[in-house]
Amino acid sequence: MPELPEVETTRRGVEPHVVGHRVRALFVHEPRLRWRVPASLPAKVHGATVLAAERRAKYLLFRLEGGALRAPATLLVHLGMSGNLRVLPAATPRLTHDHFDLVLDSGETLRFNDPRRFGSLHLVEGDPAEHPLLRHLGPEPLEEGFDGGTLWRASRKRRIAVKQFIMDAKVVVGVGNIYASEALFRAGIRPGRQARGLTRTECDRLAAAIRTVLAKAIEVGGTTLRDYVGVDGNPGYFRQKLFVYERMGEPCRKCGTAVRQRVQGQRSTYWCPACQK
DNA sequence: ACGCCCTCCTGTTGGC
DNA sequence: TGCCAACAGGAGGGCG
Repeated sequence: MPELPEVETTRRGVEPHVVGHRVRALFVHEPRLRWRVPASLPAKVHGATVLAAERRAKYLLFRLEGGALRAPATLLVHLGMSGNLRVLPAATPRLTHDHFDLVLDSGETLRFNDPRRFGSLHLVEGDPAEHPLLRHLGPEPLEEGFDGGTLWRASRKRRIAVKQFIMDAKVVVGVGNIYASEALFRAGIRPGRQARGLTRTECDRLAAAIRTVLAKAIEVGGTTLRDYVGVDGNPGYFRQKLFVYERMGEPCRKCGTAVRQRVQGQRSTYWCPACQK
């Protein structure tokens, strides 16, 4: 499931293949993604040069300039729950659920595959930070300025469970279901506790745990549970380092107590009843 | 402002 | 063995 580490791994993988290259063509094979891709989109990016491959939260931003574009624009790609981007020779035969191809002048294509079609593709003209999908996003956890104080201030009036709180993109971006459970384990905090009940010290520990778990996952190419693969088609290896996620009933890797699981906000949550208070 | 629940979609899994 | 329901999950959107 692409969360921040998987999206960042994808960004780093595609960057050297796309930056500085021109768009030979964009082929949208299946426009019915999370939002319908406008039929007019491919013509707009024709011949444009890719200036940069960036990431904001779980979105990839490809900065474009020139070609058919009147002004600089940004291709916004979201991998949804089951999406991946791969770099392939443009002639590689398509498989089911290959929904679009961004063919470059190098002869390579950036190919999007997404069985569940929860991913998305937008062309944003103007400042992407002002786009409705990005405008209200909270801080990047790996950037300067995100710390315990951020969580402390945001949580004082929040009665929701801390696990759902850290998955709220207005609080902090990029933390999905897997890393929420893992960060809470590392911080020693039970996922069901009310956000406003956290102490300042716990907020400090939690912010540090979020940063650590995301950074460590990026180092090994993210977490592959089912669909996710990086740009080269290889899985991520963080699954082996998960303490609690998808480990219900198995011994906690710190203390041996059986890991517990329950559904919170329609999502599975995992925790160790001994290590987390 | 906040919290809760529904929705989109398809492949996989588990129960009967 | 076969069928079908449940489940997985990112995140916008609607409602109270």
